[in-house]
Amino acid sequence: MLNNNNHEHQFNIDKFYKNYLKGSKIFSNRDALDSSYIPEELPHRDSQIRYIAEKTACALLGDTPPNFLCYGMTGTGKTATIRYVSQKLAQQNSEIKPWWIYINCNIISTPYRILAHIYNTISRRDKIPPTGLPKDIIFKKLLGLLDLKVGHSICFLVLDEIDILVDRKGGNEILYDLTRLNENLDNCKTSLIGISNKLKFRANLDPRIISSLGEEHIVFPSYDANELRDILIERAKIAFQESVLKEEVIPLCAALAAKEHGDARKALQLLRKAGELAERDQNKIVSTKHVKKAQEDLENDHIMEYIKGMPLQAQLILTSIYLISRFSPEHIIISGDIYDVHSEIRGLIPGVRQLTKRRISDYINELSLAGIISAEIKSMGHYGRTKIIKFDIGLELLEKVLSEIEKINGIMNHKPVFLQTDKVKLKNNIFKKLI
DNA sequence: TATCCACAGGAAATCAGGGTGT
DNA sequence: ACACCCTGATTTCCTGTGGATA
Repeated sequence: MLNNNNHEHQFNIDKFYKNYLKGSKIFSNRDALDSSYIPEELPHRDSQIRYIAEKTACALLGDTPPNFLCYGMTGTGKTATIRYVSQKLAQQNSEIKPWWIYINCNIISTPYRILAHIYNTISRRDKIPPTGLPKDIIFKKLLGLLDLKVGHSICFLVLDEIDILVDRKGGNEILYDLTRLNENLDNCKTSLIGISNKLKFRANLDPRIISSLGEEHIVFPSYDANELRDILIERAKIAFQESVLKEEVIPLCAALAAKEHGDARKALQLLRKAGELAERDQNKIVSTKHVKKAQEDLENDHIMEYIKGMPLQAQLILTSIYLISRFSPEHIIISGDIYDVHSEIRGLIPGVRQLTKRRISDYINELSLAGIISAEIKSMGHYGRTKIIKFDIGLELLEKVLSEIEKINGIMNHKPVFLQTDKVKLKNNIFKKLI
């Protein structure tokens, strides 16, 4: 992110490009810090690599590998390990070259799209359109294609973030269909590999699926600080120029990420961001100062990105909450008021429709789940039950993001009429005593 | 102690918008 | 043109509920 400091001299674009073309003094290959990068070695994942290799090896001989699940928190190397093993498997000198189809259920999130994605990755020519066809037709087409194209080989279907799929409607059905693919195939065989962040997601799983998918599983434990350090050292060798990292930089990144359940992705992001900050400041060395700054920035970046990516209605709910916290007599934020303020301000923006209380309740939950606000249900006796809402992020940050959203910028200072009614003032006074 | 408010939140239905093949 | 498909957002309908008040 660029800083928009007005006091700075004018941006010298020629100089910028000149410098840019000289190449980075910090990085040599910053992609190595990307979480999608697959390194030569995966430190501290031996037993997992071995497990997966053992499960999948029979594909080389044309046998059907068992379905299995991988559990572990974010950034424990689940995806990387699978990619790593699949890469190695492909390099083996075997008649049979298995297919690997990778599906992130968070992005390819509906039954239709999963089937279509599988079909389209295999088929070079006729693609299935992004929408329009009945599912069972696609399913039949897919069966035909698998037998034809994959032939007597094996097709691995890797379902990343499978827990999200299960929670959605239709998720169980599509999983069940996928587990039953083999029964309808003559030549080729398929194998499912599920990846989940939640250990107990099997609770929502259809029992029929558990029997074929959930019996075998492997857990990816979180990394501790030492392990993270090893990972970072390996990557840093590739990513950075010689001796640009101060000695304490990597241990600090590792320690910070270890605090967050040992998230390797986070550790890599920290290191990368620290490098970028050093680069931007024209420093030749990355120091702990940059790491600390990186941590702040990273957090804020995530929140900003998240809020900017929310649907407009969700942004308006957030704005409503902001306006209440700013203008309500006692600064008490409750769900009922959010509804009324939202009704008021949505009228200020063309094309935004009125929402029900039910819907707004859902949005409040989403914001709370995202860690932007926290909401506590409280009973006020005769004044009913409501949620008391507080912000979990800094107000400055919030103001900054909201004002950067074009449609919302204009209403940032709108003092809601609703909040000035006697009814609200009275209620606020009573609530103040109750809390 | 019964009452009753102002919501919470589950389930199912509906709507609109993107498509299809015939 | 027509009948039908899938999806995501939202509405409708609904039952549940903690605790201050009468």
